[in-house]
Amino acid sequence: MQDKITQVFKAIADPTRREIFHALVIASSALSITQIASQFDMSRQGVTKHIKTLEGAGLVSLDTQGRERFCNANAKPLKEINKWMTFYEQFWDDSLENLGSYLDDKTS
Amino acid sequence: MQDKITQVFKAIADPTRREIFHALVIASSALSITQIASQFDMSRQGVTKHIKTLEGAGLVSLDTQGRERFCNANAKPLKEINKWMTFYEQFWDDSLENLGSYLDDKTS
DNA sequence: TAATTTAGCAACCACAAAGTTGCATATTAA
DNA sequence: TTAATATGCAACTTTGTGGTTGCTAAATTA
Repeated sequence: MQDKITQVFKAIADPTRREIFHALVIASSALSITQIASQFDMSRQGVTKHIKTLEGAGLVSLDTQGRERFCNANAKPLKEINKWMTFYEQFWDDSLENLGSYLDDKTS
Repeated sequence: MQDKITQVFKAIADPTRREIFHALVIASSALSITQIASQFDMSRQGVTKHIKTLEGAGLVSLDTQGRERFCNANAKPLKEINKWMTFYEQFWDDSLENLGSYLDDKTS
């Protein structure tokens, strides 16, 4: 479908998914779909859909045990976003820095 | 509508908007809507919509001069995303670190 | 074996989003 | 003043998204 970083961006762009992801990260052990759904005001299938999106982005891994599927958070894909942002860090303290460095280059 | 960080996340979650944003960041001066549109295989109105989304997220500021509207990139809102991610940095080198630190707490 | 629990799949709904075209309007240039 | 340029606004289409309900199937418990 779309490229990897876009999948990660879209996955965390939804507030509900950020909440689910956060719940999984701070959980002391893997949570089943039903366990997650019980923490949110949403149907189990709604949670399943979000989990699928998170899984597609690599932010959640599934582990089937019997009839249950346990979800684990995996923060690694966030590294890609961090990497994407490093380029823009140089600009975020001064919105005119791009022009500034451009002029610097011309005068040096 | 939605909270600020969600707006920023959604704004940069779209590949086309990331491209537009990047073009504005590296531009040596502000670009008009038409100038931006000429760089993309998209109608001017399509670009206008994206610019509005970026503006809503604070990633672009507009400066009207005569009949033209010049766009400037502003990377500052990305700081919020960076801040959001700092919490998860501790987990992204080992997906089991959450469990690990949990166990550490219990045994110390 | 029968009942319960966990979950997937499919269909559906409402709305948002990405993009288009057409038209009106204001500014600038000829 | 007429023509050209830059833009906004509105309407529309298509596709994606967040969420639901209903049903089926597999695994567990009684």
